Amino acid sequence: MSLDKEYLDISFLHENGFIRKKCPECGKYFWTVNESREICGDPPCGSYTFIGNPVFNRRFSLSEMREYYLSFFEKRDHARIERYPVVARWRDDIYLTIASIADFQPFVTSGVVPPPANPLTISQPCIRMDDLDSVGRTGRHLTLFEMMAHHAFNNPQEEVYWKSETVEYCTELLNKLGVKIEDIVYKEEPWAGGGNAGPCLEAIVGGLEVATLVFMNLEEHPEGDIDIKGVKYRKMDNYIVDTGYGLERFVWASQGTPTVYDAIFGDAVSAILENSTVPFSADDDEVREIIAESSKLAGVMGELRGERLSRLRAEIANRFGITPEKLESIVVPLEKVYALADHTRAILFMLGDALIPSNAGSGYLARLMIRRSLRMADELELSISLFDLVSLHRKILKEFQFEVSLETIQEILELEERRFRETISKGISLVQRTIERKKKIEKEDLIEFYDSHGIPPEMVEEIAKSENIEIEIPEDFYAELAGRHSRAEKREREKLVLGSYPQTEKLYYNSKILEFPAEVIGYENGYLILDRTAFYPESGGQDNDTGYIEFDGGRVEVLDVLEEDGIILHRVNGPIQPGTRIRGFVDRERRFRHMRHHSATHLLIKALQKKLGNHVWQAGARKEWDKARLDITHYKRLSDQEIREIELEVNREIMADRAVSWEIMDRIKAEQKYGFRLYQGGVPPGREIRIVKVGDDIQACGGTHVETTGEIGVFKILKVESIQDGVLRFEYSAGETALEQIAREEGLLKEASSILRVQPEILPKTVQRFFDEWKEQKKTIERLQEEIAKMKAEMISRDYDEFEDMKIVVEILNESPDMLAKTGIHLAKDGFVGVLLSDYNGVKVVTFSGDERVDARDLMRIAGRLSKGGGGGRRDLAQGAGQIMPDKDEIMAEIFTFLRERI
RNA sequence: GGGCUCGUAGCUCAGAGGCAGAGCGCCGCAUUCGCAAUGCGGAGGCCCCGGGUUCAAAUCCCGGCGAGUCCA
Repeated sequence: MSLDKEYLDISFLHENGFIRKKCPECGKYFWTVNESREICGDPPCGSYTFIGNPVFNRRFSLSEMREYYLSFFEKRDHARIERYPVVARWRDDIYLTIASIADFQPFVTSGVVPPPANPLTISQPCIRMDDLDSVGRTGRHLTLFEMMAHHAFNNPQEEVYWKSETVEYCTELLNKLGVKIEDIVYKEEPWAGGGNAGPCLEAIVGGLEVATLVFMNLEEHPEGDIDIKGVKYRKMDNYIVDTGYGLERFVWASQGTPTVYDAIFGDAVSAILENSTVPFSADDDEVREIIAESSKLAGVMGELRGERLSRLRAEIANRFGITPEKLESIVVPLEKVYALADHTRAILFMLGDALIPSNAGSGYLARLMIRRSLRMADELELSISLFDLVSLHRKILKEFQFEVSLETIQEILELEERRFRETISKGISLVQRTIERKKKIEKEDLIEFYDSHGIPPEMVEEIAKSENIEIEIPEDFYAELAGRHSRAEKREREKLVLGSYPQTEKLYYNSKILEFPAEVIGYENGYLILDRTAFYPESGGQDNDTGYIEFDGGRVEVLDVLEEDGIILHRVNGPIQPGTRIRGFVDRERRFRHMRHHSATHLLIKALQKKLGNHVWQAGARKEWDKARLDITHYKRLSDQEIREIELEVNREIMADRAVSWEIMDRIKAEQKYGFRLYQGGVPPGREIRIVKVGDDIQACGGTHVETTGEIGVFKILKVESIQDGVLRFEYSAGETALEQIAREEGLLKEASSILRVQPEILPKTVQRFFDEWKEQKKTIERLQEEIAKMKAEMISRDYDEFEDMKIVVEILNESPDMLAKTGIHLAKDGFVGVLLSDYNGVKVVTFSGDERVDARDLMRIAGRLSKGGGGGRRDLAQGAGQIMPDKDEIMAEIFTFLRERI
């Protein structure tokens, strides 16, 4: 089955004179009212005609266009929705918001959660980093763009509108903007992404694809009957209008500038040009023409890399009658100017929406953008800072709201720049050292420089050139690199129980219920399932409850509790028949410790946000028996002083004995009221969510909590560490555990000071003194040993045997192997040859030779044979050990035999 | 989330099983009116921590801590 017939029932097209044609170039179908149109007009089957010749009836700025679009749909009964952050915290499958529909996946699209409004319209800033290379180069690629959209969520019970209305809206919008109906082409192009798929029409005007109208009605399924690009899909109950109108492209089309960049952030482009060493202006007529031509041609060519790029360059140079070198001298710097303007805009959104740069996770994407920008700024010899550009974008986009202040963004950027400079200068010296040592750079080196030290091959090439070393960057460099990063498959968790059971009634949110009656409804695999339970399952970082269950005079221990699809599983140490009435007893002490830790965690995150700023987000948490931990996003380490202040702030909230409350709220209402800050601990599924208020903190949370903050008792931070760049881990305890922890540390201090027999107060001073003395004495011992070794050597050297002119000694000393070696060295220096032995934790042997004709290792072989042992070393000194102590004279005899044979 | 690299003198780093090393910096002496430069001499090391292998580990293996980097 294919999607073909899905395009045939769009009544708007039929009623308005659109006819279906097959493009002879690409073989795809498209709809037009213009009977004489032959090809679809979508590049490469056509090229941009709007450059220098705008397709709309007036010029629009970004904010004018956005407002025009949103109010257009508002007037047509769509509710306007605020944008979502560009950091997709509500999803664990993607880091960044890549489309407007991403805001509503997976729960709205799957029907679990109703949409915030239906139908709705939104302009959603999106970041896509897959085409980084093309940004600045093609005239149309952007890392950050706004996807304007209108969405309608239909299901079997309720249809809002579907294909025909969607195409009608699009046509009407374009028409009102001055596009004649005969200039619109709707091209059929099946769409698939993120586990869903459906038919799709692309709206093409003047060769530019300005909108994508997706009719999402399929879901990925192994037994699906529809095949799109090799993946099987089947129909789903919900069907969703998922449109995407490129705001920037609309603005571009309205202005007809050479590139989209000139249209949307011309000020940033000028600012970069004015403050760099690029020797020409983008307003220069010849430059404008070249760029415009380049954009048009790039529009037809798709992705621009390697061979394709050189072909494009050659073609343009040819058209303007200039050399490719001359062309490159214009185009290459301008590409960087455009890319830098784009990147700094994306950085504003990333940092503004609280993405903290890091060496791992989503933060790496921010670091990547910042480093690319810094590199380009260097190449352009930019005299203003990245932050200057970011704040310029902030002015252009003044209608936006960001969580993180410009001051914080500036601090982060300055920190990142410092780190970057450090990496680069370390990298340069590493490359130089390698060249000095090896006199060449191999492919392996290039890969290691980049992969492990962050030095791009181009930079290595430059350094090598200045050292007069020629290197070549292999064609397959990035392929080789990719090969090193093998991908790990995500493994699906195995199901613990197979039967199907109703959702367990959860009694644990009322912390007074620690004893409860219930009925057994299943027992599988050591797991007990009840109709209701007060046992809290491991979830949200809170450890599970334990306790026991009584029935008919019998009793089983509850060892573990977990939740699977709303069913609570109790791992118990004995079976109980389904149908049995039981009574559950939750371990009170354990539960209360968890509750204190959990409520304290909420106070801590609030205190951190107050103290450090709004960029602080929870990045993970765990609440256990004797301690809890919280990971947060923050861009630098904290001082001891700051940590104490935060600890105090939490304790003040505890002493204020504030109320803790919770309510079940409609998720959309809760989001509107409190914003995404609710989801510190992740986004729970479901139409309704549980909102917990602890003091000033408000979060969506499924954990168990104390009733007033005073019950937490006391709060103590035990440790703060950095688990990766941009993420700090706090370890802390609350209530009696906090006291236990404090007592434990006190115990360590007492123990340590009692060993040294001093008061704990002077422990640091005393330890310092002991350490200094220990070092001093170590040195003294070494010096003395050296002297003793010298004396021993002198003593031994008085009594030697002679082989020809060679002085030979064999001696048994009662010394450590170290001393033997030191003595041996002295004897060798004085020209002696021989063997030293010692009975020191077994038989130790040292052989030495101060004579060129004898190798100490040969002597070791002799000694080894006689002592049933072995060893080795250098020509002048060898060390070893054996099991039996040989006779002195025997060794001497063997040495003589050896020498007679050899010399 | 996965991969890779690195922790040795105050700093930058070499050493890759067998005596703990270099350059810069520091201290002293010589030279100088003084500085710089130069020469000579010297101090400075829990070779990140904990286990293991070995006659022998800075070096090899395992675990931890810390730093860096690439990919998704």
